[in-house]
Amino acid sequence: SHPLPVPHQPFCPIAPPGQVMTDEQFETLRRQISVYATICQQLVEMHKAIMAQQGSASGLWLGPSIPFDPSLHSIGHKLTSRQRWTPSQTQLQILERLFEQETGTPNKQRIKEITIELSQHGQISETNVYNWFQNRRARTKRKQQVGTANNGDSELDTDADVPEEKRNKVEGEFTNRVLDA
Amino acid sequence: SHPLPVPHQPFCPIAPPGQVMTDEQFETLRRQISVYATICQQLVEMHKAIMAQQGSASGLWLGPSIPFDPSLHSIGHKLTSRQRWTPSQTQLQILERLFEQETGTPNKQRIKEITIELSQHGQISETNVYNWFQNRRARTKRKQQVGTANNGDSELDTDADVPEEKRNKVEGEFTNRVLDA
DNA sequence: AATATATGAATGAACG
DNA sequence: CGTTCATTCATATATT
Repeated sequence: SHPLPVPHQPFCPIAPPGQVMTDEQFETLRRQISVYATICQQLVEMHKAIMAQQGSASGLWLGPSIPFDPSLHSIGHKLTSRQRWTPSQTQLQILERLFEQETGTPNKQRIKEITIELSQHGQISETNVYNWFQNRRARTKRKQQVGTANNGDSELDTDADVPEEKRNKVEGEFTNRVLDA
Repeated sequence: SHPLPVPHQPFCPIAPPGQVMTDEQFETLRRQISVYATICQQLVEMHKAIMAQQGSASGLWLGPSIPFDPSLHSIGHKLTSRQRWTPSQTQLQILERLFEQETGTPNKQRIKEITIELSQHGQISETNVYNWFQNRRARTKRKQQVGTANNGDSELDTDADVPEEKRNKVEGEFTNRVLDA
């Protein structure tokens, strides 16, 4: 991925002055900025590398010949990060309890109910609840797998694991399944 | 030696998600984004210049662009992982565009065509295309459902939705590391 | 600070 | 098609 193609694409759905932005618009904006931040970082790194290897070769290019507005320093990547939901102690307890009781992932309606109940103990959304159950289940399962079949192979990934014999069906399904003509 | 002071300071007066921005905050935001745009441009220009002058000097460092083409994304890195398809930036753009145009899920023939076109921008199969449309549609739909039957509690969507612009994350593995430097 | 881990969220693929 | 699973990404937190 060529880092240089600066996305000078037009801004996203941004609300006209005088109006409010939706959360979605805000999120889009945030990501847009994030992209710029990333590109800048990459370019800077690249530049450093070049300068380093170029070293004392040429006395040119010392320092930035491009004037930078001091105001730049006020930008940050705080904006590029969004805080994620964190269950409160109480919520977590309830969730854990439900996880044992419920059989499988709660359906939509159940999620709604749970969300309502949990919302009395802190900020929460249906999505949060849904994700929590999904993750909880997936990770429980994975841990069990790992417990039985162990390979002396540990990468850097924290929770990634190699399923190895799982992916048996790949192509072909598609054709048979839907597009068969 | 450190030519570009990329700011990493906390961001400013931005309204917390769920709240509205004032015109002033909006202005500030826009100004800051514009700054990023400028920085990117300058960096790109600087990089080009360096490459140009260095290119004639030493035969090394050819290519101002470290092989980072979007289409090649996710292929050569960890050979052991990366089992599932991931659309390249280009592919994603095309898909999004098609999603708006096409009415409903493309039929078999259409899928074939699309696949062929997209294959020029990276590894892809008909199954991938099919799945993508299915998911895209399903998630869009669900989002709308939730959006209407919602009593303003918080944004909720069960299986996640994607504001499309979302995939704006710049491709490249060192992105994350760099961002933290 | 740098690295490791826990975990919320995103998303390709599969299932009924 | 609507749901659910499996995997990966990204960030908050913990540890050294």
